[in-house]
Amino acid sequence: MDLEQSPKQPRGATRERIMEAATAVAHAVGPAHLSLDAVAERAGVSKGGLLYHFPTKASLIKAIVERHLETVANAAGITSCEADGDGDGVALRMMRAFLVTPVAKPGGAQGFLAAMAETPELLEPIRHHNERVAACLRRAQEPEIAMIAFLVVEGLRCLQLFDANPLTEAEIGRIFATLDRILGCPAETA
Amino acid sequence: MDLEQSPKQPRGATRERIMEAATAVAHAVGPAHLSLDAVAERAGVSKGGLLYHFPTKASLIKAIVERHLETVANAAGITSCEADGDGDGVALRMMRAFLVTPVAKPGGAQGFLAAMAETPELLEPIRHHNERVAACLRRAQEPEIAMIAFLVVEGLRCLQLFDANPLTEAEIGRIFATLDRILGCPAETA
DNA sequence: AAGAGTGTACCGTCCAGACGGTCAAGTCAA
DNA sequence: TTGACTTGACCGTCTGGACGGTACACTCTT
Repeated sequence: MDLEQSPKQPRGATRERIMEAATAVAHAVGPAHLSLDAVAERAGVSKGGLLYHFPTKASLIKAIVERHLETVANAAGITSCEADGDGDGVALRMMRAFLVTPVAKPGGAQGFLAAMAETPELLEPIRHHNERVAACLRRAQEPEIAMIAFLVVEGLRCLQLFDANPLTEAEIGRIFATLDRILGCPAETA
Repeated sequence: MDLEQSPKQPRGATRERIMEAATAVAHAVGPAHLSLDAVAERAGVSKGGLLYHFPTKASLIKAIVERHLETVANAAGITSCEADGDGDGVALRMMRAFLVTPVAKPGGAQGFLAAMAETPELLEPIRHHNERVAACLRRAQEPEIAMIAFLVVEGLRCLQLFDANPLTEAEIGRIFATLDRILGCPAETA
């Protein structure tokens, strides 16, 4: 009965597995049908084990949302923007981040949907996050352009969330390149 | 054939009321908890009455999605684009449409979320719709720019869907004006 | 070193309530 | 009378989560 080397999993591994399982299940059966039993089975723990780590369904979803948001915020460097007010930079970083983070891969953010479907209040942190981003963007040299970049990223994220993105990777690349150029040279304003 | 003074509701009014009630409930309690009982109560019909018009929950949601999509497609004039290939026009019309249609008002599209939460397959028509839009955009003079406009609209729609739009109406107006200008004068390309 | 005690991680059964959907029985305008 | 429309009681299933275990790794005594 020697389970590999360490008798226990590395610390926190089970939690992680459960969260991953939850997003996978949500993606498979639709967030509305996300059941703890299914998650537990997929994660390879019992229901009791799951509930040990996440005492309620809401707490599980909340954890997923928070982790996700953290990833995105880090990638975009929001905090650094708040320090030095580099609005254009945020827009650029968000674009880069989009191309890199797992958020971009289909089904990579189904936890969000589960959250939204389950308890709309869980979206509060997202609202907060967006407010922070917006505040940064307003400080950009040309706020409208920076906001456009932001919205493009959001649009893509959203389409991917719905598995309904009709654009190819190459197209997305060209779009970002175009935005890059526009952001790079504020240029020919009125 | 004056349908409106029939002692009963005008034809189809109940269906309409049910669909509206469904989106309202979805918005209130979260799409995952959209129950037929709640919808029926809100619509002022009995459960049986509801099931008469929509034999299954899925059919109700499907109807909502379809109606919604129709509205959007009409407003953007997709079909006309497919006829004359006016990609830039679609992008412009989508922007205008966004400002006008009820889709833009918060909670106005919660049916979508319910759909996605309930049965991901119901999103198929959306995928299809987006493919058509993309095809139009590719025929634009400057596809990248048109796609940017498209993505901006999608981004806004998405943010509104999540009640997480940090931008003011004035800002959105300026953003659209900027896009308008860029779309209007394909101009200074490399 | 043996035993008692404590904390962490996890298991699996059980149950009340919610939900989707059925159906037999109306209602009422045409 | 017919048939579109509506009712509300009812049923079977699913689900969240409470709960009472188990197993193991630790101290801390004695």
